[in-house]
Amino acid sequence: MTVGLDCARCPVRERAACAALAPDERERLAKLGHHRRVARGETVFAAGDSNAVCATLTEGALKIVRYDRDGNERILSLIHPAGFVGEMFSPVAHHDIVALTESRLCVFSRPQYEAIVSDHPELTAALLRRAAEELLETRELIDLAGRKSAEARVAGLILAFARAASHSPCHPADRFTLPLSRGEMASLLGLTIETVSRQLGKLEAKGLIEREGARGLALRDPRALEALVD
Amino acid sequence: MTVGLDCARCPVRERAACAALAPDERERLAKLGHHRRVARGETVFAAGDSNAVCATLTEGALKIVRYDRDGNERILSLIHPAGFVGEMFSPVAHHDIVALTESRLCVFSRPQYEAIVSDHPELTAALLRRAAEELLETRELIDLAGRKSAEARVAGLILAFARAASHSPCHPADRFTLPLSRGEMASLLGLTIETVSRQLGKLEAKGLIEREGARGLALRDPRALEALVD
DNA sequence: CGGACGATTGAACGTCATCAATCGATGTGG
DNA sequence: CCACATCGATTGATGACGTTCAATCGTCCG
Repeated sequence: MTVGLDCARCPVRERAACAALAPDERERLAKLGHHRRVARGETVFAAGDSNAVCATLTEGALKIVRYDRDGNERILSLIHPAGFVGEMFSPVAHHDIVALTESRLCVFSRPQYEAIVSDHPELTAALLRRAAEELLETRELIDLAGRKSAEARVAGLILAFARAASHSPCHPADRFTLPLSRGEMASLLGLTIETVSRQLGKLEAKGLIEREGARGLALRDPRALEALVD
Repeated sequence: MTVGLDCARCPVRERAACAALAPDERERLAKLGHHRRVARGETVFAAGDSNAVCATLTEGALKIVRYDRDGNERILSLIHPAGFVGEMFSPVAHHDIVALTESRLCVFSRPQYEAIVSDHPELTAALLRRAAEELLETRELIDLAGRKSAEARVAGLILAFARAASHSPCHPADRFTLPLSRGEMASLLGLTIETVSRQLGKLEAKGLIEREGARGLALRDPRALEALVD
């Protein structure tokens, strides 16, 4: 399902890379792209594809994944709204990109996008900025997944989600829904589903969190959680 | 120890980001920077620094690290020659950058470097390309450190080093010296020193590798190693 | 209501971390 | 030149922690 672009109503029009463009130039870009809606679980781009497209995520969330030979998926990164996906310097895509929830993207053909980029240094700079942020986040993930105890990993992931859910930059949300299934959390942290489930149970028993169904979560003692992360 | 720059003798003059500049513009940039030599183990930039500099690595190797409250270091990334370090979009540095071996860098003040960047879109594009490569490498690391068995992680790391040591792109070197200590390998893989040591011993007992002193390594059966990685 | 899927819980096992001793290489001082 | 200190690497013994296998529960949809 694809339709034309309407930047005026775009929820990330101020934060995405294209915000760097002047309005008339953004119009020119918009004419080249189209909107695409993807369902939860749908593969947006696949590894091995000729990699002729790139996109900005406007709503929802994506995961960048790799599958080992047994078919187990390993999550390499999460993409949030305003994030940019597509390997601009690689002839074929290295990884699969899958929708975590129902999502919307602005999709562009790569050659056309590159043409605009090379005409507009401010867009290049915006993409560089996005890449730098992405790099920092990915290193955070390495740090998180490298903690020794399962408890520290799960606590850290909960806090990361709480911060992402809160729109105020510093204070974490005290009540939110987990964007990931247990299996996805396990894949992100290098644990098993069972261990994640057990650690959540333990944190709840300690009174640090409260589970509300499978996806809902409330923070009861954020400071104690932080202390667990190290 | 710092001296002026001499791009004509720079070993990475064709691959580093500054290669994107025209010769006369590169001269202008060179006048603003200086060369710095750092010893093994020396901290090049420290987390919390006001982050007023950035640099291109010309020789040697660096690690980007974070320390937990017990003082244990966690390696977040490795930097190879032609790599660029410095967070251009952050007022203070997030991570420490430490020399793995004796290294040489071209150091620039960030405001001056940014001025050149904003004048030269081709330099911005080169930095974007570097960031994209860095991102791919970091995701490789996540994948590697996320494997379930210690054996798969160590085997994967050995192969990664063998590929990096070989200048021919596809075939791994069959004999090289490890750029990391046991402790650094452990930190990279989320294991302990002892486990890394034991896994190396086991791989040697299986006839897949041969150790030559603490740092030397010869691949006896690369294909069997690949099979272990999954 | 029944089926499917994700989440939870339990029990047993195995792997890796931990603690500790030894080895080996390197470098310094007597 | 050798004794000794130092640091990294190796090896061993032990136990904790997370995985694995399996059963059950709960929720969502047909």
